[in-house]
Amino acid sequence: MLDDIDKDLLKLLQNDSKQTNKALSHALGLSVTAVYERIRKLEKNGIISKYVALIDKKKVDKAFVAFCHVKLVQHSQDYVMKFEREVRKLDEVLECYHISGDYDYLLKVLVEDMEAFREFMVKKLTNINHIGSTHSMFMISEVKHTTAITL
Amino acid sequence: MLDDIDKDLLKLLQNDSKQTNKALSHALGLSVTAVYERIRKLEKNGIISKYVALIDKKKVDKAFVAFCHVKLVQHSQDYVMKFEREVRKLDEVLECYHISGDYDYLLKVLVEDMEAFREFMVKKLTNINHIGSTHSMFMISEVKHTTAITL
DNA sequence: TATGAAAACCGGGTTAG
DNA sequence: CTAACCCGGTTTTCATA
Repeated sequence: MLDDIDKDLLKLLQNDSKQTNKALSHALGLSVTAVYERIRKLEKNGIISKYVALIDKKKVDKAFVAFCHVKLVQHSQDYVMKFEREVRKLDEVLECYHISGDYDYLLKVLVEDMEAFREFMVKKLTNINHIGSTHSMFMISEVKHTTAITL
Repeated sequence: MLDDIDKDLLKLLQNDSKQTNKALSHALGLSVTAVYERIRKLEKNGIISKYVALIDKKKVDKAFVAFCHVKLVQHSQDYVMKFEREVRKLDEVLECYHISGDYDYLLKVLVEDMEAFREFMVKKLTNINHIGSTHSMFMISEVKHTTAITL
């Protein structure tokens, strides 16, 4: 489905989506039209899902990252769906995964500082019903963070 | 530093960076030039760090997500720096955080399937010296995943 | 507000599997 | 035959001073 040129193209676009087709065509050794059509195809079949601006969390005072394990008291369809619906609404939660292991969910939470995290836990997260227990870990430093998938 | 218009602008760009300045100006009730200059400023002072294409991991057969806790045998400057340097090189590791708690690091690993994860653990991760123990959890489903920080 | 660049799109011609 | 590419050209749109 994806040939080597597509993979190179995706690598370039995952690192900088503001490059012109001309620059891409040069980097890939293709014509501008060919690049244009490959991108269009990648967009159409949903391989490229969106184009976004990434912002530096330190610059906007949202550098406190917490990882929060959550266990539900019960795993009925109702409780699970309600929890997932509510958690999706929380702006502080950037990521939420249903995972294997001792806990049911792993959340990545982004806030200003520990005080804001406390507020988040008390007023928002544990306000969702049916949460049995939670366990939080805090980021000391970010060693690596990329959105680029290597193909 | 950021006024409400900047925040609205960043929200729009974090969701779709391919919008034209004209569309943004319309959404914000500003002139095209004003939008243009605000964006330029946000780029220049590093609040917008980059523009990227996001790709659908399911469409490229990289839908197996593992979270991997890692503990080092020892925490000397040397060992820590070496581990962090090595882990940054691993394509499968999208994110790596030094965290508080029982383990030292939390890694988000993206591979094709469980077999590829096994390969990754045996041939790559545990090949880094000084790793004491690891504990892995696997994603069952992705409830939420966004790159957009709410301001 | 003006201009130069680039994207978007099209038809047609070419090659390769 | 089909797919991918290239070329040239038009129109529209945008970034930018």
